[in-house]
Amino acid sequence: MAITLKDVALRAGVSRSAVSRTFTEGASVSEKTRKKVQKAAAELGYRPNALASSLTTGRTKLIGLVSDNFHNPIFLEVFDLFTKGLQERGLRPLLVNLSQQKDRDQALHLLRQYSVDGVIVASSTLPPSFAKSFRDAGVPVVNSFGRHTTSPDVHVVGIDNVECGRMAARTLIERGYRELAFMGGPEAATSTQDRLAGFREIIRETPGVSQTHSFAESYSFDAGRDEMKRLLAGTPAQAFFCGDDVLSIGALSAVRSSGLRVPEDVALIGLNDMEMAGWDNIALTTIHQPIQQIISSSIELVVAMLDDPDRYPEARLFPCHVVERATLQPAASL
Amino acid sequence: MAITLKDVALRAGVSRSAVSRTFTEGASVSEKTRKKVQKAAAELGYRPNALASSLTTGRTKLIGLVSDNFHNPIFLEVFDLFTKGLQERGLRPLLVNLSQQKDRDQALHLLRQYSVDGVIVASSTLPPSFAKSFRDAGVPVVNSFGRHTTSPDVHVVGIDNVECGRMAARTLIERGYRELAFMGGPEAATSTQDRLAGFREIIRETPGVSQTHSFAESYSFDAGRDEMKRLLAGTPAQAFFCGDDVLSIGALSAVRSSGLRVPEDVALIGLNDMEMAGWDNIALTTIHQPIQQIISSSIELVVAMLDDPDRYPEARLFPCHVVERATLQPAASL
DNA sequence: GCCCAGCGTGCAACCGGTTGCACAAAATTG
DNA sequence: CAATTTTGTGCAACCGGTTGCACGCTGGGC
Repeated sequence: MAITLKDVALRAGVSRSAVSRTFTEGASVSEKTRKKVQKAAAELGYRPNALASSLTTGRTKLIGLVSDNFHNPIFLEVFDLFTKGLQERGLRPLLVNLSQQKDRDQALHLLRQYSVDGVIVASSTLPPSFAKSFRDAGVPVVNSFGRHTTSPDVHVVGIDNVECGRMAARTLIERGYRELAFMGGPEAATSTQDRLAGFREIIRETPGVSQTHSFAESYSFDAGRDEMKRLLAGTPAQAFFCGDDVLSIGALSAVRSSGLRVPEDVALIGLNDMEMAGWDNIALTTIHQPIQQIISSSIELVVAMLDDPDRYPEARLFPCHVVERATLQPAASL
Repeated sequence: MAITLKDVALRAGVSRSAVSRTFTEGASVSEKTRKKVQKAAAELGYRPNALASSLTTGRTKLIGLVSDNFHNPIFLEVFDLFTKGLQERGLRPLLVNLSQQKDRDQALHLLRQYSVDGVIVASSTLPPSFAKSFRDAGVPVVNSFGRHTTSPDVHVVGIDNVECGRMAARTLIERGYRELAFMGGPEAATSTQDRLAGFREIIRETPGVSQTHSFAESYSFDAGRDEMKRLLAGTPAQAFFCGDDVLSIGALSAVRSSGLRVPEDVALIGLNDMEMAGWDNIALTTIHQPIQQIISSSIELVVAMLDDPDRYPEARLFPCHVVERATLQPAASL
């Protein structure tokens, strides 16, 4: 059995309270007993049981990290940054993989049973209502990469997807492309809808530019490749805005293996600027999403909510920008 | 405040014990009271506090999932499979990112403070002594993707890296290559050492075949590309066995952008068979590592250890096989 | 109608900590 | 040096559950 308070108290010749206090920040203990206790604790290898103390303090330092996309490599970067950032602040991520619908219904109960101090929903595909259910249950929640609305129910940190859609359209139009297409991620995802909306908005107000759109089944390589294959069987547009980098890379692969050239025959712009987009053999022109900022801001926000759970919900949006690589014709070629 | 046992007991008109027993498998409660309790619990939205019960039962259903590689996309697949598999068994993964040395020293304490029921160390680069420290502290541990030794201190699930090295060498030799090279991951990683050992063993016993080797700094795209660039500045070998797929893909990128052709000028074989290796624009010939089997076996093992923490340590090794794609000359061309 | 087995229940102690409160010891003040 | 404040400590109750034990009740066998 593990070493407990009592063991240390006994060895140090003090009460259990004294031991507890030596291990609590700001509690009143004399230097003398603190030393005694620390000595005894060190000899026994004592560590306070975080779970037991959570019972009285009401704090577990556990943060639920919920995601539903374990097939998009950008999420490895996301997990890396989240886990590092949380760890630095003494918080522990309890990971929840929502691969199935039924997991989704369970997630709230599960995280409540473990009394997590807060939850980060890292997904651009889960509906806002999902994040809201945590808030309704009184669990501090931040929806990272979520939808920005004018009257948010929960804290949202991410980008303005509508604006990204506009940016993509403007960029393609500037380069001289006139037959544009949007190849989105899952149709139901808010990120897909918003990106499409912004994209179409610009095209509608630009004479002489046409637009089509379609959707891939998920944010994954295979879905992107399959969807592009399907499009190539007909008459594809000149230039595509793909809902996401991994989708773009799948599409890129389909275009190249069909014998067409990128960007000469088909041009592509992605969104995210994941590590891989910069790889020499991919060289995807894409819209950079500042995931570092999004994640550190999300963490700051969830930390702030630990002290003030009823903090008024806010949306934090970070600007994106185009990263020029090799899948669009240079502007000069106009 | 959340609903507790007491609230439910009060409402159902029974003792707290009765409520507790209704929610414990196999406890003795009459059908009548169980119904009453369930009704009251449903009305109040009661969920037992998993952490509180862990105090007496000694079980948290928390499993530490420790890794140090958040830059190799294969680990996204690994996390996906682990989280799904653990969730299916009612276990929750507490994720630990060992990006820094100091995290490593803390990890054991941290996971003990949270009384995890077991730990999975998912890494081929952490030293065996790391996993052993958990065992020494009485925490059930499985080292997935770890080194297989003849006298293991802890449970190891993975592949025989030495045999993979042999397999790579045999494959390259069969294809007619004579100037072989090993481009490993971090030199200190046991997986690197073992793969090299097997590789050299076969070459030593095959007359007329030469061998060189070098190491990339980490298992990552950039490290692979940089190392291959360095090699291309000199006189590169005909055929490379790269320590890992992501390394191979980096190397592939360096070869192609230097103007050389794959496999005509430089041939490559990787290891892992990650999703990306099969992408059309990569098409890496590689040795398949059965990660699904490794992970589900790791989970089974950690589950088995919950009941029998002193289970005698075993090594579970799964066979690998070559997956033919486009980075080696076909055997027929001999 | 009596005896005993067995089931179901509640009491109370316990898991490993925290914390309000009362009180003793030490430090400060005049 | 007495009076007063400050500081430190231990007691005991509590957090939200679990569980050994004793006891009451029911039902079956004779």
